[in-house]
Amino acid sequence: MRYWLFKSEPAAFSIGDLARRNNRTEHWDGVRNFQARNFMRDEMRAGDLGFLYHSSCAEPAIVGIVKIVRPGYPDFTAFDPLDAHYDPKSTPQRPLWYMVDVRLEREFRQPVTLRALKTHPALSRMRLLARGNRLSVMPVERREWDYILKLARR
DNA sequence: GCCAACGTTGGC
DNA sequence: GCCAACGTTGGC
Repeated sequence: MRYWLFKSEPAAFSIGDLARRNNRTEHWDGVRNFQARNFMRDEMRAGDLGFLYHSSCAEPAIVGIVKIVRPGYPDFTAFDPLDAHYDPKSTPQRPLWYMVDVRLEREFRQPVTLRALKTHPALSRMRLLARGNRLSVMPVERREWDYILKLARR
């Protein structure tokens, strides 16, 4: 089992939105970055867990956990000319972009803020904290995952 | 294949 | 709103 981190801008889609869907499955669509795509298409497995991270907001933070319930498959929003993430280079015959399905597993009572993450030497090598990192989907090391869970429980 | 211009991300 | 750090695009 592997661990991941999914970024979303809460103004567009937040953990509250996810919670209101009543434990229904959600498509993690709209990812248009090759490295992030490769993680979803090639490496995620059903049952893997991911942190949900709120970015571009007042207090960027890890706010909860999602479970991957369906591994990578073609992101059909890329086929729709009316969709904001439409990409004519991707077709059903030759899909370029992929998504996974996730389900909300847990919402932290106390989000683990970016500010807090930065204060822990144990997390100093976290990919999320790497200089210039802008990936919207990335792996999390097991050691980091466990450590952050402890922070969330405090 | 190089690289300048441009667009995007995301913290601050 | 600013700007650093990328990724992408396209002319050559």
